[in-house]
Amino acid sequence: METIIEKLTKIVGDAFVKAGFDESLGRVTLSNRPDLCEFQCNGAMMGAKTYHKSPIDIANSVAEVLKENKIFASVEAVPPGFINIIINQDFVVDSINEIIEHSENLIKKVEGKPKVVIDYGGPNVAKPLHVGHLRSAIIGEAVKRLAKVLGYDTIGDIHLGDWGLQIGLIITEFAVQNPDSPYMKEDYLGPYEPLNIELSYLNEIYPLASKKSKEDEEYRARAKRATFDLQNGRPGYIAFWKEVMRVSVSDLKKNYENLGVNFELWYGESDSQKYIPDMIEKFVKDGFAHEDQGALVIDVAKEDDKAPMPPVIVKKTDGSDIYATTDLATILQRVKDYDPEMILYFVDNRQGLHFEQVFRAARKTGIVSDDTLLEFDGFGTMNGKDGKPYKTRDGGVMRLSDLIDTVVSGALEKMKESKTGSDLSKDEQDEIAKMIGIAALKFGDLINHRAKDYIFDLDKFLSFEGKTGPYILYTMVRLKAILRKAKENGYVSGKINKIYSDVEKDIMLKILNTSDVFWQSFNDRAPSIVAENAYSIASLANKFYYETKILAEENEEKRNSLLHFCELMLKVLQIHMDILSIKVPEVM
RNA sequence: GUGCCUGUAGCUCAGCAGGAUAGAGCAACGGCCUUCUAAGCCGUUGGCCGGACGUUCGAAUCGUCUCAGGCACGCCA
Repeated sequence: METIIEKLTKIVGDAFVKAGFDESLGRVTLSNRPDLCEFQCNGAMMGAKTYHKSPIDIANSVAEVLKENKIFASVEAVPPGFINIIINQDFVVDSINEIIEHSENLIKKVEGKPKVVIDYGGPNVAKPLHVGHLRSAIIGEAVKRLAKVLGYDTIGDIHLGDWGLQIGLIITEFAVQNPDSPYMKEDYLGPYEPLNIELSYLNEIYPLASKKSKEDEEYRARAKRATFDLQNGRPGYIAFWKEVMRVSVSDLKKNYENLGVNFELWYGESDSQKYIPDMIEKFVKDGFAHEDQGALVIDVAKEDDKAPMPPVIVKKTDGSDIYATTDLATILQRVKDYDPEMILYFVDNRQGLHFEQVFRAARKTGIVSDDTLLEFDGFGTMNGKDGKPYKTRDGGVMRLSDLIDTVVSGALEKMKESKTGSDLSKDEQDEIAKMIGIAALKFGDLINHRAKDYIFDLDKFLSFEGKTGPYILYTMVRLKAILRKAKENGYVSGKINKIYSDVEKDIMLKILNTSDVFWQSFNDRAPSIVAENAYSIASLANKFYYETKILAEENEEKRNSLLHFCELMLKVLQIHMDILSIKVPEVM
């Protein structure tokens, strides 16, 4: 199966060959001047130097060859050497119908279902999700779904922060507050009575412990010691940690589910623990790791490094593991379990150096072969209007659940204003408001390019107009309404038999270009490209909706063709929304 | 200090495997609801693409320098 761009590139490439030039010059792109043509090829200008001919001469000779092919309605060489192409409408309609009949041909798939592990989310247990967690979760989820659509076997791993100093801090504070708890007794080996801790309690003691450790040297040493003991299997701590995990994970699951984010694996740093001792031993035995200032490190600097590259610490001076250790062991585990073609990390940009170090260490020590791509896909920070990392008015970080509540109640208000869904039950209205609010939130985030910082503007998320999630939902809801009424009237959608308007043609060309857009989006690991494409299709669909009478169309053949076209647009938009993991209501 | 990222319309951002007249959304102004949902559609206003030099037939896009902002730089994750 070939996309339309590929088909045209091949035809134009052949024409270049026939005219006596290199095939590679025949690259065709969508036109950047839709007023002049649909597709363009700039190869003549690129070839001018190698062939010592003027670009327009080359373009002319290629255009002459192309004119013989009847799939083109017009081929024109224009100065300085553009080849402007308009294709035959029948060819567009045929291509569209082929996609309808063989929907698997809409998107070009990768061969062989290669495995991709996607590491995203990365929340710490015992800490509530805040707005900063939004990006990793929904960008990672979108790239994962995109990869799946493109034919990859995808595995999403949340990679919980559940094994570091933060747990030691919680243990320490708990011990301070509950000195007599059997969980905290060193010589007590169990059994343990269930500990009914509340999430709110955990959310309370963590910041407290964190604060204390910064102010109190001794407290910090105690927390480090607790971390070490946990990592070395002290029974009471392990039992306590399991309780913390149970409470924390069930809350995280609920939160992520709300956002439409689903992980295949709920592994954490702790799950790599079983690989760590052997891994470290091997590092030492093979001479990769050595002691430095009391810590065990691996040198990863290279001669051609522009910047100083510090070594990776795999054992701290106190003997406990650090995130580099668990990250390395996690790579080991993933290679062992899945042997993936690539492992992608959707993590805050600020961790770039850390991952560069870890990747180098993984390669150097042979944990991962050159066949597996390790890639750090950093995302930008969510800033407030002042350009600084987003904070609430009182200086704290806004909780994700609060943000969701705000956006959803905004959507509900908007629904009341526009009197939509007033005939529905309260529950149904709430359900729709939730979809709209979350769509606004997710789309508003996803439309921003992954790697860039962006300004978090609550008002923008609440506007629901223009380039927003609700705009796209609204477009789809209107299309659904037409199709629903058509069904009520007993109309059936027929074959798309011709193009009735310019908008239709523009939309069809866009639909035929979907595969290329998706691939570009995946190759850049940038869901914003999918979001942008969804918007531009929706925008055209709204124009079409405004200009075209469908249900009132008296010519049955035309009406049925238009109906089928509505189904197609809806379907293509739905694919986009599925990738972005945004739910679409029936009415709004 | 060194390295990385970012400077495009009043605001928020696309465009950056070089291409023809730099695009959206918001805001402002003006039109369009007896006809499939006006969360919509159409139009107007708005730009020395941070600056300089260079490569090129051609630069927002590539290179060098420079200014401004952000981030990172061994025992937190």
